[in-house]
Amino acid sequence: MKRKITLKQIAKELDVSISTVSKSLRNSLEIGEETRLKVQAFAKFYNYKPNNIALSLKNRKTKAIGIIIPEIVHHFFSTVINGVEQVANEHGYSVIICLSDDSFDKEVLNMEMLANGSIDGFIISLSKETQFKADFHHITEVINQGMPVVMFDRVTNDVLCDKVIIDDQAAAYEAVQSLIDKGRKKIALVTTVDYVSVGKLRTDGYTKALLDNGIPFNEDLIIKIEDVNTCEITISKLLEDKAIDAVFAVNELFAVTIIKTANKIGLNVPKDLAVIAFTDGIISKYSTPTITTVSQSGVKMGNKAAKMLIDRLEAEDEEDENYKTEIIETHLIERESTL
Amino acid sequence: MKRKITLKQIAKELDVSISTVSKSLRNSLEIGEETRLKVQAFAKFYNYKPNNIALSLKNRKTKAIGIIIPEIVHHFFSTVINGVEQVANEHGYSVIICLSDDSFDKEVLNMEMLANGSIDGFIISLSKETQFKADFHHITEVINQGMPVVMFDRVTNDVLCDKVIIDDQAAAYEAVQSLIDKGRKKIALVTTVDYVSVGKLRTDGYTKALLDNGIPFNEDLIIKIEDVNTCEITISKLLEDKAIDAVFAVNELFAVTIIKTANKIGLNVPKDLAVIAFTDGIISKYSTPTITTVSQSGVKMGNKAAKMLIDRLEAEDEEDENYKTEIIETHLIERESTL
DNA sequence: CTGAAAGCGCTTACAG
DNA sequence: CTGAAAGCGCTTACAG
Repeated sequence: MKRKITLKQIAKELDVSISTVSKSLRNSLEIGEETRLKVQAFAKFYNYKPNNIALSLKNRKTKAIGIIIPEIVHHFFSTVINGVEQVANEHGYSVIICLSDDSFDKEVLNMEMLANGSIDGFIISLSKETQFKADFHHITEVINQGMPVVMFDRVTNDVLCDKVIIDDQAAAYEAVQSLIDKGRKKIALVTTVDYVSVGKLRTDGYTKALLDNGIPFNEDLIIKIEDVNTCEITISKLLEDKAIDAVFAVNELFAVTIIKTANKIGLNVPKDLAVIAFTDGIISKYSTPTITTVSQSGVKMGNKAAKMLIDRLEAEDEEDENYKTEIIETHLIERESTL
Repeated sequence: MKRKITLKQIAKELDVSISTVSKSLRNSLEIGEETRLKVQAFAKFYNYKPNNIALSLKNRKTKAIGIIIPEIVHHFFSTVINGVEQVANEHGYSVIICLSDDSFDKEVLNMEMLANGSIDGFIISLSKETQFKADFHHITEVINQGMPVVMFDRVTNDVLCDKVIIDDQAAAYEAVQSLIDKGRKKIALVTTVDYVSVGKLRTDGYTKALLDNGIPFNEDLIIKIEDVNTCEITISKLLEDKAIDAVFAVNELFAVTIIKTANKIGLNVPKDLAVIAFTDGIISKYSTPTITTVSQSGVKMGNKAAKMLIDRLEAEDEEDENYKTEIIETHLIERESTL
């Protein structure tokens, strides 16, 4: 086993100074051609690669970006990571991923760890608990230390920084409008608990679409689900008692559960009940029937977030407080559940 | 904006030496109590946190482990990451995730990048292309430099290192046996192209189960799929021409595609056709009918892999070449597709 | 053209 | 009890 070779060893081996080796390898014209080539050949032979850690310390930047997400076993977040990776790699950045598991404490811990020099900037989507507590001191602190942060999807107005989101309200509006256009009259909403930022916005879009079309808003048609695994009764009650003809679900897990429940009580989707879901993922594509969804491109979000972060990292004047919020386009993917 | 504070600044501020500050913060009894407490109070007030990069350089270890996977938008790999994260965090390690996108070049690039000092050890699942080329020099090189590597799931016998796998062959055998036990006679296999290591092993298990039960092995009942999106014709041909009554699919994407195709040509699953799949994921749970699967716990694999890596990293005698291969238990999750 | 020195932020063996 | 020095692996302004 041969440990990785260092400049020092090369210098010793070749009987020159460390500076000379360093400069030679960076192809500095300061060094005579003969020496330069000799050093380069030697380094190549021994497969010399500069130590990232030493470079980071020296340059005071790591060329790494940290991304903190609530949950990796979520198609949407995985695609965002893919998007971040793409542009990060293009720009020579590596990506460090940490998971908050939707826990405030883990989110804080991970941020603190990464903030201590490991990365140059953050991309983050807030954990549920953080949104619930509305405590963002760990984020503002990092920003105050001069480390740029880009938030995506689950963001908050309480922190000033770059953000990338979709227009949740407009997208929800469009989805509900499409149901109305298909002649559906009694449209239920199945959503998350209130403190999840995107849930609230989607509810607003739903409400607005109804009102704009002169459909009475009915509180009873809105169901807030805490845990997908224990919601079947609630859902079957909604389906049986309210005589609805369409459901707008804020995610595909809710949607598929609704479809399965509907089937059980003898309702046909889409004939008796149209179902539309937010967030296009793997389930919608492979469910039977396949589910019409609002597609929010995680890849595009990731691309954009990474781009914004890197732009800021590489900006000349560091102190530009001109924060932007980018909106990613969504579109409706029509499938069998709303035929 | 106040940049992160350093030992140097604290020393200057308090008019003591850097050594004194460092020792005080590490609570060394070498330092007088008064000074120690003063320094600690000051550091706490300014929220001092040591710089990870500097520590890494000094200690020549990073307390970070790198994980390289082919694809993150795969439920299985996501769960492995979760498993790795869990035990890594418990032991104070952070996790750096890189994606190979099933490309050899990206895998090599990512390994080289991480190997240059960014991490203490690797957890890796080989990319398809790497398995196809059977070129593992980048891995052996890293190992030769003294950096421990743990391979999981998609492994190779050509590299000596710790590994964690499931017994693909035995699990496949069990799955096929369960079909036979249910009275199925003509069982097809839908698998991947040959160079994917797990695909081959699962095929072996399939074959063995047939032979052990006196069922003739028929080459024509094995289909190798390169791309899920263009395989419908191949599958419907298999279903129509071969009069099979069961299919063993090596992953759930294949399984759900088979079910959908079967439905189209008027076959009922499970009545006319039983379907069983390898790799329990989100699709199997939400498909209609739900799919019976061989569950390979990604979380357990990740736990185990991380444990093995960390054990090696923290072992006293560095040069223990006693590599182990751990086998993770699988079990059958019976669902509707084989009722 | 080459090299000694300082420094990135830390720790620790050694002197005083 | 405190601090100067050396060192982790690198780069670069400066001297010669």
